[in-house]
Amino acid sequence: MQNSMAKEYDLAFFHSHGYIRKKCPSCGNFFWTLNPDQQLCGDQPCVKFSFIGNPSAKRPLTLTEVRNAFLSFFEAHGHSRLNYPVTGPRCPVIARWRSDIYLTIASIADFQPHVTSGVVPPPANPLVISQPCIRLNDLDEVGRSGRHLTLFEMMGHHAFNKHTDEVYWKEATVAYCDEFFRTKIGIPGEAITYKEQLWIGGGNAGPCVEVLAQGLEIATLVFMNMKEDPKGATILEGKSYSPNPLNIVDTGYGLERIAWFTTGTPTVYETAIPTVLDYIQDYTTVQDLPSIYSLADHSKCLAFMLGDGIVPSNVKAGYLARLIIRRSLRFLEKLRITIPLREIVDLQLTLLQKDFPSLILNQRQIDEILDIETERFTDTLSKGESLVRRIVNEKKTIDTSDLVLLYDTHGMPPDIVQTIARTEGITLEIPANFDSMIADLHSHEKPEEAAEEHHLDLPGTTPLYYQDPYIKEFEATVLWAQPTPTGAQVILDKTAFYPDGGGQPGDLGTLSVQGKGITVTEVVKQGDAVIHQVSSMIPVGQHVHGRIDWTRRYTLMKHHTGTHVVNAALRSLLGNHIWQAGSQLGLADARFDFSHYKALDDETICAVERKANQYIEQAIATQRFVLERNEAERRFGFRLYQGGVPPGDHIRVLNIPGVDVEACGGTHLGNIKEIDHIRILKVERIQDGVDRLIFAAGEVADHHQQAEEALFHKLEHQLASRYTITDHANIPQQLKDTARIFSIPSETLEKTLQRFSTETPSTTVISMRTLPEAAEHLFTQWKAAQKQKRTASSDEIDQMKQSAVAIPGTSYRMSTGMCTGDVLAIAAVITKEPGMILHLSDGTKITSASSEDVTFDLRTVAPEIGKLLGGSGGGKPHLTQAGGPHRQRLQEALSLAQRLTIEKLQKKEE
RNA sequence: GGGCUGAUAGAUCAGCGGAAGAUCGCCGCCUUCGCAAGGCGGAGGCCGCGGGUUCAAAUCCCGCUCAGUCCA
Repeated sequence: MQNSMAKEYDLAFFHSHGYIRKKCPSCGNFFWTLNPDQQLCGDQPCVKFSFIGNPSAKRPLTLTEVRNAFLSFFEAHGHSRLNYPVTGPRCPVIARWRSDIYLTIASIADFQPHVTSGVVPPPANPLVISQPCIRLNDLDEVGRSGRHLTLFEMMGHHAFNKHTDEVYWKEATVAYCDEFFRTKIGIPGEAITYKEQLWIGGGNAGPCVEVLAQGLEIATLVFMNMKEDPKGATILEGKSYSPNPLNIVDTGYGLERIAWFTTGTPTVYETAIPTVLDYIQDYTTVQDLPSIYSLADHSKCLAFMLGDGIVPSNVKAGYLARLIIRRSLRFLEKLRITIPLREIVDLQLTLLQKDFPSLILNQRQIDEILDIETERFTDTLSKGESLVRRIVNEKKTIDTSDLVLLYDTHGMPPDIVQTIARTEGITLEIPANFDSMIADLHSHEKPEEAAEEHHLDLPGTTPLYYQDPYIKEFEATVLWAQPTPTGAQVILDKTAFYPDGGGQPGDLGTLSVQGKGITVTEVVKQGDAVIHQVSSMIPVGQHVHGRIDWTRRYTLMKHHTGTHVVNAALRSLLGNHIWQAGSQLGLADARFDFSHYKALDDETICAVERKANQYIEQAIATQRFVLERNEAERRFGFRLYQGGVPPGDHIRVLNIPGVDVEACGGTHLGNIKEIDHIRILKVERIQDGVDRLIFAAGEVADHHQQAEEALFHKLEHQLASRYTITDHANIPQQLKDTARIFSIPSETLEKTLQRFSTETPSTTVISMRTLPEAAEHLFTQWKAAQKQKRTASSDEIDQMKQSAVAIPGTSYRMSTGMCTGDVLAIAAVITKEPGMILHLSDGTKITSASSEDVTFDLRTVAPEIGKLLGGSGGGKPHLTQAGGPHRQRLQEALSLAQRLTIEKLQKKEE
């Protein structure tokens, strides 16, 4: 293996520049150096850092200086810088263009998977970039190791070679690197070591050269030329690899590390985040450098995460943002810093403004998010604290399963639990393998297996719905057909039927064969084939005349284009963090899910509706076109990828100039004025960090309005015997408020109002301004009536007392009968007197009760009473209930109760 | 996307098949020159919503809604 790889690193550059190849006696790796006396490879742990306090660079450089030096050096050598809308020369730290990772973890990640796999050409070739990256895998090392950062910039010059050396390959890469470090950073050539390594990661592999200076790895030059392939001939670490279609120069120069190398500060943090370190030091008296370093690091990470639009949540990238926020809050507490986290992140935003101007544009939202998250965490901790105290009070100990429950279910970090327990005088051990215990708890959860696509070799269909979204009828020929239990599946050479996809349901309609209509019940896409599910078989080669259900399709188009308009309205009013999280179009309404950090209030909802309708009034013509991916990203940015990431080199774009632009495969209106108008029907929070907005467009919206008015009048009529409602304005709001009073969804208003109405005795008709006011009044009346029912009338109590008869041979008195009031209340009053036994019925069951001094156990009679009624009975010695379906026998049961009580009592006396 | 919790008085929570409770807060009285503390008394509950099981459900079961939390 080593031998076969050795030639990979045998570069002419090394020989012509006097480098010699050596083997490190410590780790066994080969390396190249100019220094004949060098023994070790120059990497940790074989050597220690020797640049701290003694850097060999010509002078200390700031991050900005290093970045500019790098970018301009490679630009001067024919590399293009990139430029995207909003973020400029970099990609966002949230990987919007990828579905396999949440965060941008390397500069090459910007070009995966489409460019690296060869499907899409690179945006420029060769190119140079300094990409802010976030890595959370070594979170525990951050602040402690002195060199780990959660957010760092990976600078890279990349070349994508279809054939070796098409652009450039190893020789030029190492030569560029060498020249850059010597001339721009000022590192003497003798101080630089090139170590031979094999690089494996993310399904790719290739030879690699690590660039080391004074013990620090300052760059990694990867020559990615293999990809994982079960049939591949090269075996690396137990996996097979075959040649990659592209030979990719993937270099990674650690910006912060290089700057650190030039300054020689004790840790990378003094170089990467000096101002924030000083700021934090000013606010704390606690000497805890790891916490100070971590907080400074995390605040920068948050500036990027939130500045690039991540919304904290319990899922996906949002969860990672919350993780960093919560860690930061804990460091604040540890350092006893009382200023809010917001202020430290704000400082970062200001410091980053010059190099990353897009971040601070979202400051208002970032501040609000941080305040909300801080409050939320405080709540979680105080809830958790009382939980811990309760466990301690009950069990006098906290075991490992409690710790797991507290953390996994209630979010209480074990060390906080430990601290609280200590104040209660309890010491506890946190198991060393706590994290893996949590991991085990979740390990058996398997993600849903992706439905395997059985690739039948189906003929492709030419879609007619893109050229002309308004096409309603067409002529076509059947290319493929297959019978199914309910009819058949057919594929045509071309079709106007839109297949189900992207949240837009497929079209319905008919395919006519010689004047005979065959119903199309479902349309789906598989590969390039559009499959029509039809009601009966059509032979291959048959000519058909297709006609789509235009009313249905037009409604869906209004809802689809409307979705884009609503998205734009939300973003313009709430901020750039608004991002589509899903959508589903229907005929009655459309759902739009989007990221946001709090629930929308009524005022905001109205404003969004107004804004959307203002757009529609502007009657903007839409532009539909297909663009090369790079071109689309360059012109419109990553904002395009709202509904997920489309595959392929070319993407379909819907542009509503000045309003919204998205990659979208649906069918859209030619002008947004056709939406007519939009009505927001409902807003709900579907999960933490994601809100759902349900709206309707055009006539459909009118139908909703009519339905609401009808419901309102129905309710009004329902209440007509008690209330006259005078104000008929703003019916939707009135319905919403009324539903809120009873804390029910508005669909059940009719039923609920009916119930409260019948349960409340009617009085005279009262004039009320609005429906909610009437409902409020009804609710109050109902509560009063309920209370009335629960209190016993003194008449009935007296009557029961009067009718009590002494039981011969005992000191007890017994009373039996039917009551109209609440039997339990009556019994409670009477049994306050000594020696009372009661059998009462409210018309549904029999309740028996006795005074405290009565030694007779009522449970000896209850079951038999119940049996008579076809049921059973039981309870406590002094209170039992018995009942059953035979209500007509209640009187009989009362007599039985009376007789049994006397019998058993007398038997007992004997 | 998956797992685990929770929803009871204004707040924090207990009760977990047999008359809805505690603590704090609120109101009134006693005490005081006044306030606080203390004592006494009182108001305040669709026990989240909808079904089911049972003689009987806040309590058990199934949906739903809302909230919290962990993991990828």
